Amino acid sequence: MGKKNNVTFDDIAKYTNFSKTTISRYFNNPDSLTLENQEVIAKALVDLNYKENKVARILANGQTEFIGIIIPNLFLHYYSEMLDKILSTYEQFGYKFLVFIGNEKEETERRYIKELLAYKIEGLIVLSHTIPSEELAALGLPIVTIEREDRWVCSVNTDNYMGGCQAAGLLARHHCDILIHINSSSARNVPAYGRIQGFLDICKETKLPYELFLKEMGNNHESLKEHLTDILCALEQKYTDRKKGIFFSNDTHANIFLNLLVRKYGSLPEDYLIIGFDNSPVSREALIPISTIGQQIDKIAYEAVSLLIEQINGRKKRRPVLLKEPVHKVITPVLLKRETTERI
Amino acid sequence: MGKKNNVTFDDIAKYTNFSKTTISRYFNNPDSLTLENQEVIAKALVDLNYKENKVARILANGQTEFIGIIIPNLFLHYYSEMLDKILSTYEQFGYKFLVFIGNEKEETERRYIKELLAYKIEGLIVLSHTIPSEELAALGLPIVTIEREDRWVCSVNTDNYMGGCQAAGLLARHHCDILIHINSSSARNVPAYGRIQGFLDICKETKLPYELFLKEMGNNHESLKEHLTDILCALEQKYTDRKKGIFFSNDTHANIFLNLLVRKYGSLPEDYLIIGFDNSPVSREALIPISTIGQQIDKIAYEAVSLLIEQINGRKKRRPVLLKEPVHKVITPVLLKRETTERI
DNA sequence: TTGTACGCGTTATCAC
DNA sequence: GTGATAACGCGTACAA
Repeated sequence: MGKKNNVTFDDIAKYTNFSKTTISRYFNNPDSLTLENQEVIAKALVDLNYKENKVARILANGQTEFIGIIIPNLFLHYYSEMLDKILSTYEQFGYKFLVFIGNEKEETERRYIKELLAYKIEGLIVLSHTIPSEELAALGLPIVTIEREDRWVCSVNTDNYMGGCQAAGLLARHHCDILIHINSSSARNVPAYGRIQGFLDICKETKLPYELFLKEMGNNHESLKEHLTDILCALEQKYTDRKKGIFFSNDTHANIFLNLLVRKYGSLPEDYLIIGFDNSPVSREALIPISTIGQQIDKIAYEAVSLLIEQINGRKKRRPVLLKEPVHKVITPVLLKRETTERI
Repeated sequence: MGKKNNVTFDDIAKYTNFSKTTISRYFNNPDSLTLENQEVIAKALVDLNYKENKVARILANGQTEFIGIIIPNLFLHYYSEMLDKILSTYEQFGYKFLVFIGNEKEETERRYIKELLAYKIEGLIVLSHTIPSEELAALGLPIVTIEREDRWVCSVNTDNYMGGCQAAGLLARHHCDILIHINSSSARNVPAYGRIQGFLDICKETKLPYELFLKEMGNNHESLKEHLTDILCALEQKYTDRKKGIFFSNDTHANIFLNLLVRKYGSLPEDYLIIGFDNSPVSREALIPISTIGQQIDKIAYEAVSLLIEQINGRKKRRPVLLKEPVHKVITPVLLKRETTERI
């Protein structure tokens, strides 16, 4: 769009002796032209080397086909795989994505949202945790969140409760003497909290003793290793010779813990069973492949975009359809049994 | 942009008894107004709850501030971290990013580029390998590639040659008897080929015997494991009791190989030294932390965006500045010594 | 089936 | 320092 070196509908119109309107119709409603004339225009497009300009179209009809995304980071595999799957829905839906890395900074994310609104996004997908859903809802545009507090907006989440049940259930079926869950002290209103509840309910149902380790362990490898070393020490003392089934809130933690054990004992001791969460690459690539609860990230991504587009389409009708109540979709997790629970 | 529920410059103009032009100036050249009037307008913006519309601005001045990105996937950590760092440059440059996952499908990627052009991106960053740089150059817009064939376009790459030297050099300094490099059979015109050359040159310089394993090993864990098992067998037979220094083309391969060794011997045998490439999380989280050559992804991303914006700005001048020759920037890799080469 | 005329919300060019 | 007016390129009633 530098100067005026662009071929426009006007140019094509003059070239073909049609009007601008007819050219426009060629793109948006070709059937309303005769086949003959369609070919004439098609040829003109080639002759003049026309390149479409969606910016002008947006200004005229208000449809950007933009969806905004606020994601905390792409460092964690969970997020990058989710973004991968979300972006890939372009093939089915045609919506383009404007992506911002939030880094969990509230004010920064507000700025990003403002920028997204300036570009007239038609909907917003939020994966970061900072901005309350009430504030998001007040933006007055279609919104879907993924795995975060979602009281006032539509969302797609893994069935974390079921995940917790699956993990604890597997450990229980293997006749562990004590079930342990290691997690961060997550707030009760985020979906991930369900993992803890599922774990607890199974423990109570099976009447097995259990212990929770809930604390913030930081995000870097060093800090994680330290905290997990402490926990290992505690477990060794407290539950000597008892069969310990440990459910970690993610595979990275499970892997670090596994490595601590292997470095101490040369292998995974018989009295330890380990299961992680996420089915991230590390769970497969670990020295001993780690059992895990897999989130169906492709499904989550697809459902999130679908749900968003439903809302977008609802508003486009003559009599706009607004949801009275936010819709919350839930995706079933998948139990993956690997060596850390199924010894050979 | 649904109907006409948007406050526009016209509304503000009427409200403040200024003209549209003055309102526009308030945003683009505030100093040309009296402080007093600036405040009047500022207040009006709040009163009317004005929200800016960058789509209209784009149509008027042609500056989208969009940069397109074609990236093969976000499954490999290298790509997701790179995308993270690229997107994060928004804070410094203000450019927004439209991201497409190419999946290395040539025709698909051409479609994506067409779509990006329709949205009037000002520049394009390409990480995928399918479309020849000659074709990219012919698009006639600023382009920067990262770690791919870049004969006809600007690029930013890691100094792969130096990386190969560093890796082989480290193994040589540890008095390995035989240096081995395991890589895919990459084309000679991609930057990664430099790793092989660097490795070879050091081998020749130090007059150490060496062997190259260059073959396609696939991308899934199973297939990789199979191929690496074969290679391990071959090495065990051929170089029994000799100190083997092995340089892998990435950390994932190094980690799988390491795990094969540990599962066979219970630990990493004395006669094996291992070094990977990329400094990806797995290199730190491996059972035995893996020495590796780290790419400075943040620098690469920053330089790529900078280089792109330089080109963009060059074209905006009255007398547009076009590069006669593509600029190729090179970023130094960093040698990270860990346990797989530095035994305790 | 095709054309006319105007609107979308901002910026650019002059003029004052 | 401020204003009137014409772009920017496309969509869409409404008319023919």
